[in-house]
Amino acid sequence: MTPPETARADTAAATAATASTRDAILDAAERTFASRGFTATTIKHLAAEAGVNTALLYYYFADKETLYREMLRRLVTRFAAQLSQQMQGAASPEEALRRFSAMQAEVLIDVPHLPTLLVRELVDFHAEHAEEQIAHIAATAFKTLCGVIERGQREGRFRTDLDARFAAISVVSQVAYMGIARPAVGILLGGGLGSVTPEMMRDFARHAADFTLAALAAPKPAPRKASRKGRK
Amino acid sequence: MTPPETARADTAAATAATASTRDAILDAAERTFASRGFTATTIKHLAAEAGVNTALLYYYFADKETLYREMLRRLVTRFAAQLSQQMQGAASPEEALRRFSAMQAEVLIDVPHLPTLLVRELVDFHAEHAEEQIAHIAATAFKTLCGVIERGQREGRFRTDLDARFAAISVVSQVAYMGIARPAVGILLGGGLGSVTPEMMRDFARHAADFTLAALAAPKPAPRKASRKGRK
DNA sequence: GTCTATAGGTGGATAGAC
DNA sequence: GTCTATCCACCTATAGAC
Repeated sequence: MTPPETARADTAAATAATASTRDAILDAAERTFASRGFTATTIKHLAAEAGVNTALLYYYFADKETLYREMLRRLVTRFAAQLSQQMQGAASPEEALRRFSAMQAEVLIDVPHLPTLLVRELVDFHAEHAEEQIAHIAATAFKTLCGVIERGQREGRFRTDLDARFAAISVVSQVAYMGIARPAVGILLGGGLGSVTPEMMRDFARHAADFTLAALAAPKPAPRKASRKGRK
Repeated sequence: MTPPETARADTAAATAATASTRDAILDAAERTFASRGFTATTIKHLAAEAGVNTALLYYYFADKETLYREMLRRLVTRFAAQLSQQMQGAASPEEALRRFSAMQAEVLIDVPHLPTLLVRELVDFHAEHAEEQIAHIAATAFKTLCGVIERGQREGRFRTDLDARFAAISVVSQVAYMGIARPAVGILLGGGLGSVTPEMMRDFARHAADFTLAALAAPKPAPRKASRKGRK
């Protein structure tokens, strides 16, 4: 018999005052759905991880899927907020892009289950549960990112023969891919499954920024010799 | 008891016509595991999709996980073979990289469940079931890709201040991310969940090649004094 | 090789005591 | 608000007929 041990709520991240049972359940759900996936996660797993009784989950949430949705909604909302703010204070488009990649890496390190949950939502539900929040991100952070690139293009610092929105996806993709395919990348780099350290994530994020800025940099005026590739 | 176990009979002949029952089951497993995931896929789903009886699966495979592993093994082996060959005939490093991105897109279009299965393996099993095959890809296709970049660097066509292996990951990541995050990218680009068409995938792959080549291109010699552009 | 039937186990969800 | 006890559907895997 397991003794009461009321809501010990030793949530790993104990963000703030996650005193409430409801939050403890959502925190547990984040970790458990991330590591096991929606179907493989049972109500009993969630209850055990949250330190509460299984029946209690049904007091706070209608059913398993509702609980999942609320967890995801909370997560993506938090993420979107964090994304938007960081690019603001940058002096130049270059600086803004560097900040963006660096921040991507920090988020991946701080909330390692974030990419897992988002990827699971993509494959399990085709992002249907997150459509609204992704649309919000598109309207804020992604739009800002595109704006940064377009500004660089208008100011003559970035080349104009790349589509700004596709370029923005190229920017996002690099560190995001590293976060998703981390075990595979570890093998590709010769270190094995678990070899990608946080420090390596940061290194790669710096590389990604270098790569991006090299790609976007306006070609030197070039001494009129003309380039064979059609420009402009 | 363990049946025949003629595991290698399908290497070359798995093209189209599902000759044997065993192959039909593996084909069904590819589709079903991709769309539902490992846990949510039941033996009955697999049997129904393959058009056979549930008990028959246990005649050909020891259990559900063995079936899954064999399906994944077959898939990744096929994929690795396809990857390796395509870069060979390229005249220049630039051409090789263009071919690589284009081929990534074609694979994603031809085998749409491939990224899904690989991503599921990543999140569900941390790529443990695919370690061997990924190591093989690392030793062949990825090594070739790195070699192409290094060759361009040695020949003075590519800049040398980018790490070749990180650059190779930047190359891979762009189209791969598009394949994984397809619904989300659709939303980001303003079209909605299902808006990314095969044609758009090809467009993006061309963009990714442009982006990559712009990033890698050696900066113009520049009148020696050069601007030591401010890098923190 | 392929099927029917079923054993044995687990999961989501509810009723109701406290 | 939190727990005990439980129902029923469904799932994996096996036994054994044909």
